[in-house]
Amino acid sequence: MTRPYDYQAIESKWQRYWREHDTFRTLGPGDEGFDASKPKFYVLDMFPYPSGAGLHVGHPLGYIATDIVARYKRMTGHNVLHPMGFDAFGLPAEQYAVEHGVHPRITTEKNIDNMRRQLKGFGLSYDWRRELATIDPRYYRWTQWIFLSLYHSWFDPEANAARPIAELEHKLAERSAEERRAIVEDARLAYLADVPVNWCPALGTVLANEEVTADGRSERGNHPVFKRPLKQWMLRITAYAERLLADLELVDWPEKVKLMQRNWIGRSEGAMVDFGVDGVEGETIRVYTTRPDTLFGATFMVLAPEHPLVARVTSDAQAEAVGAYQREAAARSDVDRQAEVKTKSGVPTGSFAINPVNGAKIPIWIADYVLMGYGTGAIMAVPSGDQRDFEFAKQFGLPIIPVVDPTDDWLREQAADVGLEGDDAAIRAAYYEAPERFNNGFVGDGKGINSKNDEVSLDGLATPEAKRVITEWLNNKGLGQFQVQYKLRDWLFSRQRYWGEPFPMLHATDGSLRAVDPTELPVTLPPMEDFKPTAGDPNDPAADPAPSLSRAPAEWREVERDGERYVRELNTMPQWAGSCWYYLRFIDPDNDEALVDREKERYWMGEHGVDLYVGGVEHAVLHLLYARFWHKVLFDLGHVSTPEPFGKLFNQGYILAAAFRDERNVCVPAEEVEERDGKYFYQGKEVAREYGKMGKSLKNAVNPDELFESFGCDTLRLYEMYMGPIETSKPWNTRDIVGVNRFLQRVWRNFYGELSSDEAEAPATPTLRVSDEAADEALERLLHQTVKRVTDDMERMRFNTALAAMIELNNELVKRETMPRAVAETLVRMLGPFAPHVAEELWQALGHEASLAYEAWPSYDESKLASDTMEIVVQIKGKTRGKVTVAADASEDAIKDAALSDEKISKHVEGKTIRKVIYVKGRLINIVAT
RNA sequence: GCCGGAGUGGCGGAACUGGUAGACGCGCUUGAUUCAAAAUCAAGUUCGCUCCGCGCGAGUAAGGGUUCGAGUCCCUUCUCCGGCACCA
Repeated sequence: MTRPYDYQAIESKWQRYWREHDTFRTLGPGDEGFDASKPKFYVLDMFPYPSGAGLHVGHPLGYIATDIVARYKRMTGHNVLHPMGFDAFGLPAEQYAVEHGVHPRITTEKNIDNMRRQLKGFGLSYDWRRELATIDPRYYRWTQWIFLSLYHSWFDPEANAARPIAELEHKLAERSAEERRAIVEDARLAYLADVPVNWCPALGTVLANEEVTADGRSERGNHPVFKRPLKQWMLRITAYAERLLADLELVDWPEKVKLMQRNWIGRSEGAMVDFGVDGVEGETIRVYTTRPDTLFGATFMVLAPEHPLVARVTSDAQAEAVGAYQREAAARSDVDRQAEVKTKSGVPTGSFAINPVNGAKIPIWIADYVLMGYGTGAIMAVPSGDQRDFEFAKQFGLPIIPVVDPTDDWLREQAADVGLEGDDAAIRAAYYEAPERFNNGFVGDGKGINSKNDEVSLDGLATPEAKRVITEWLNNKGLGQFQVQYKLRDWLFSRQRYWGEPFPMLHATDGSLRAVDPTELPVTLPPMEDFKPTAGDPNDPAADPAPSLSRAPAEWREVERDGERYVRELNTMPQWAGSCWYYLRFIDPDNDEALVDREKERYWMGEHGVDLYVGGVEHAVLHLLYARFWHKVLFDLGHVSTPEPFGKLFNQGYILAAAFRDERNVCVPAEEVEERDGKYFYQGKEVAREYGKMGKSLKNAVNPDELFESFGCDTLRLYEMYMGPIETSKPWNTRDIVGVNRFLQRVWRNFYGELSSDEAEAPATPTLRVSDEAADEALERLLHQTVKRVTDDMERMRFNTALAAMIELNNELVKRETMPRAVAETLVRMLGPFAPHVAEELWQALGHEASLAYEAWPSYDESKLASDTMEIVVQIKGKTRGKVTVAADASEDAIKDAALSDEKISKHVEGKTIRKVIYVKGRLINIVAT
């Protein structure tokens, strides 16, 4: 009797079974029946943002991979924590709600429902009881609680760690109340500051840099965006720069991501140097440089236009020009400034600085190529040693003094570039005499020249040595000191939007701040009919921002505490806030006493935190850096037990798909494009094909629902894993799905036999083609080899090759009348993590009552991998000329003899002398004969 | 510009530490089954030459090197993808 592979019935049956039996409920410390003796494994997906469009086949790639890992780890005796939730605050949800005229809570919850339904369709083994959403007040209560912890902490440089602010207050007990307050407010990890932000009056909100287009307009709506200082909440992530950098050593992450974080943190070593100002007694301008060895070549100084000393040092004659330049610079966005890197602009202030190493009077300029936000906002300009300074000097005719001797190669290259001829000596002389004739400054390392005063000489010293010598000299003279600098800036943490976590902060009428008491959390979002940001005059950069919450009901905005009247903070937190700590909440999602129970946290975070964290590289810097920062603060304050949250990170690749553009370069729906003779047509017109990340913008998304319909979810899971390694991006090709579907069909037929057309109508009690006989030696060997291959691939997360191995085993079984039971059971166990529905069905058919989910992963026997003969490849001088079959224990000499007595081999060796024989054990023998 | 990563059949991709290049799948070709088709099964499928003996030669972006032996290691060049971009 036969039985067809009815994937739809099987899949809904087992999804119901898992739900009804709570198969994937995860027990932890404190739960009844929890087995603490088993090792833990915490495998986590980056939780999704529930968009209105739903899932396409590109989204679940990582989820399928982690599901396979989770299921595999359960079968290898681990307690597995594998949860899922939703990151649901933020601009897209708010914007979607505005467009549809519905409250974001309603649209967001609808989107979550839809996405949960789609995710469940993939048969993912999440413990859905732990589901969380960042918009849930029971969740964001603790997001606010962490914010309060940040606010109530300071970074103690001596301990290199966060400490409760009370400790600092205690330390400062002897200072005056006023002083103490100033120091404390300046030290908090969360603080208010006036910072330049992207202010979009039309949208009534500040925007993140990613939300501003290249021409300085808002991505949504194309409105003007202005740089404007606004009072904003900031988080002092810079205090953690060194630890965020150093602790990258502790984690098993892709090098690429570590590198991106290192670059973002941007550590550099150099020196702070104080320059005097000519004619102004006691005034100094401090600069940061990574090349103190080039100090003798500093021929001018540049201040950022916003530098506080600009007004002080500007001469009357230059006041007008300087003021105009400052206004111009202020009006330009960062993007504008960057777009004009090619040409330098700037104006002299009319005053001069004194170079501390040689007393030279050098002009002070202001120019926007110097950024206020980095270093001290002022630089010493060494045109001979810095490309930007070189270009600026050439443009404004400022002197260039070589202070590092360039190499001959560099000089020749530069000379050729400007058409200068002559021998090396002549070129060098020309460079010394007039470096401005060249196109570039020499920015490399070399021996110092023109660099000495009465006390110190760098001439002849190699760059690293010269840096050391001059820094020491500056230090001794009190003119400067060694300094480490970071590119990382503090984190701008407030938005003028509605759909985010409210800050648990109150403003008193005198301007002072009061934190909401933790027992009063959460501060819930007020219900509001009109939650839209207030639009101002789009072209008026001075329009005041009015956060949505400024229109909240007065009873929400205004509060009284201890007889004092306060107004709530009206900004909300950015979207990143909720995702900074959700991995902790999954451990203990229902806890109303703490963000996470300590014992549970210690068990599930273990030594290395989350054991496997899978998501896209697009979060390489922001989310992962922010989350690490919060985690370190929580670690310092004793709330978590590991220094790093994510022990192992894995980036899945993108699924690409063909996209098509018409002659206007507009994308057309890919599914309506027809192919004819290798050309592509949309509505009769030829369109051009390209490949890109699957999604809305390229109109090339493939909806999984139809594929469930025609192949089933097990097939879809298999296909996504079989396409290639999960970490690489690869093109989707619906045509190829039949391959893995055929595989599942063949597995099925190996159990239930061939389906002939007339029998299809009459599926009585099916019989299995499973025998109780032992496998023959060859099959036994193949089985053990397959288990080894698949097991190794599971550990490496190479699911494509794991499947290939199973396909090979199954193809061998196709040739046989019946399957030995041991082989059938092993195959089903291995298939379980990949195609769980069909595997459960077959497992049941084999007579098992319990779910396959917690069955043991098959093991292999090392001694059964090899046969008693082996095939040795014979090479002559590295070229394969044949192979010989010998006993598995044959000696090298025996193999050599066997090879040489082979007819084909002896023909090649005839008349030659054997110089050397290389034997690679069990693989090949290479005979070198000439 | 700087810093990463990658280039293997018609296509997706195998080849863990240098050891038979192209596993597995798609597609394609031929055959079996069928009235026919689908499905299934079997055989074949890197390219060239071929006295058709899978015999010879070439071949992993291009060129060079190390080695008995290189897709894998080293140097040069090209192409593509990603990140950063006046960070002093």
